[in-house]
Amino acid sequence: MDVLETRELRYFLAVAEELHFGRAAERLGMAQPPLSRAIQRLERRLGVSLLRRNRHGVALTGAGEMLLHEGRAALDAVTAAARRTRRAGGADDPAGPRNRLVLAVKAAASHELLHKLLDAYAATSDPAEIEVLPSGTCEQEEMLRDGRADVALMHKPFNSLAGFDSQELMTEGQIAILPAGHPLAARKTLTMADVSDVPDLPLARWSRNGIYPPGPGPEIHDQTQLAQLIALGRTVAVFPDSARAWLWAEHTAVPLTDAPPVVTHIAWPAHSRSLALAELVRTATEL
Amino acid sequence: MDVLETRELRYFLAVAEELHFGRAAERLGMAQPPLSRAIQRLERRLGVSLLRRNRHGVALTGAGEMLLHEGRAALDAVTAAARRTRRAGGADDPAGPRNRLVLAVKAAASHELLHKLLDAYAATSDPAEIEVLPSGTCEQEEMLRDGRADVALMHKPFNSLAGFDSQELMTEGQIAILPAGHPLAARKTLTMADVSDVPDLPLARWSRNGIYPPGPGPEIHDQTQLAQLIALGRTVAVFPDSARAWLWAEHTAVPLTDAPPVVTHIAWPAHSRSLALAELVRTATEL
DNA sequence: ATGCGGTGATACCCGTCGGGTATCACCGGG
DNA sequence: CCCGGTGATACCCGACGGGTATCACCGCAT
Repeated sequence: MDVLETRELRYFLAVAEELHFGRAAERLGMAQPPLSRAIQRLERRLGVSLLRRNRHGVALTGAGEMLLHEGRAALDAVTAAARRTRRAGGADDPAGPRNRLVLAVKAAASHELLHKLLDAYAATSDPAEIEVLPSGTCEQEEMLRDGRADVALMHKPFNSLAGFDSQELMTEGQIAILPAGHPLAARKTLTMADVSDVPDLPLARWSRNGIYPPGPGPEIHDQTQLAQLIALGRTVAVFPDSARAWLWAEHTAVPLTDAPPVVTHIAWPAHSRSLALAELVRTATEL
Repeated sequence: MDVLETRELRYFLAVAEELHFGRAAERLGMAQPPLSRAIQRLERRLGVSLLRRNRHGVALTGAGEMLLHEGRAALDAVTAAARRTRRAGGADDPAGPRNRLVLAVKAAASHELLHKLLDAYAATSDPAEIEVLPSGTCEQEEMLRDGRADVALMHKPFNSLAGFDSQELMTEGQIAILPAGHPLAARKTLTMADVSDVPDLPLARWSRNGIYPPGPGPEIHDQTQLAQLIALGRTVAVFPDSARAWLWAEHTAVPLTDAPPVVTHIAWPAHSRSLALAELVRTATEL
């Protein structure tokens, strides 16, 4: 029934993403003909056509679209299984399952919360070793899904918690971070409209998986770089309250009245069954 | 990095479940030696030992335990991808993605709700074809996970919603279903203690994936059979309110004051992106 | 002690299939 | 009309998945 090998999945995903057999084959480190045959065989075995071969490139059929989405999730699950198994390999002595947990956190947020969490957890009895894995913007979901991480601190509404179990940890408002000298910095509060409408201070744009949203503001991929640009009076940024921790003297933080509150969750794959993870979550909720 | 083929996963899961190479090989329809080699190769490739070979059978190592759990989920995801792709195959014309949704429902519950839902959905514009898939006790989760179903009606607290997106639809109390002539049937209300303590009416035990919980009551796998045994004065059962719909004349329903309320949800895999599904969910929440 | 049944591992063989190279068939554009 | 670029086909080879026969090991019963 499930005659679908992960190699075939990898091949199909490459083709479906490139929409080009040659480039896909190159990306896979193989020649184009075997790739074509593999896809054909896959289509024959599934009994559906996945690609519509036109002159000039390839298009996905409905079934292909489906396999693209479902296959990505499936392949993530497989690589997660392999990764987690490998990681569990060190603890071979059955006496003490010396667990290690990988915790993914967005680099630019939650210093305090993270600190408190790690300290509190380290103080529990028989804590596992926690490896903190800094992750880019909104990359935590992917890391949980493909097994690079076991648990993550995520921020609603920026992260989607779909498919994960999670516990709410903290809610905070958002602030605008402005150059200290700017007229708006004198205000007690601001609205989103206030900060998105300033011609001389276009909102910074964060990279999300290497792609930047459209807009006039500078492209940012690094918090220090952002801080600098703000200090230079070139841009303004919106951050959760806890960002006050890393403000410079040249920065001014002004609360935003109508920005959506940011809720920090601790999240993990729904099927996890690790004792160490449960203990970490328990610790986190009791902070 | 993810050198882990689904064939190997199937092989390992068979061995890990049987804890016996011979039986596992038989179950897989192959000979034992190639199975042994495949597992060895898998262990070498992952760089961890998965099984501890003792005289008399086999035991799982920590890594093996991990691969058993994660691998099950991964294999489910793969078969789900294959199944959903196959199912999406019929709708090849790009004009109208003639979607079909498979809805898993526990056979013995929610007649009314299901009816209303199907009627309301059929009345929407351009409804997809809905295939209703009766599922055994608590089998819906599995069916969503391995792609046999796209969406399910699930009942908290019997089903776990972990890993799915869901919407609450309805909450109901529970009732005890008793033989009409029994002394307890005259009471206005009952407690769980009342019905679990009656020596002449042991609580029925439902099969859950072919396994029955321990206890003195009769083993039930069919609602008609249960109804008959109650009518004969041999057992008592606890059901959600909506079960009143199928009571016999020889049955009496008595509300339970302290039974946990049953919440019916509509649930679907968190990564689903189907328009038809979204529309069905919208319809359901507006009932 | 010794042979027996039952475990998983090894040795060897074969057919299939995954992959490579060379080439074809098709089509749009200069 | 030919050229560049697409994916498909033809053919070949080596690797590997799978089968049979057998071994090595161990507990147990005689």
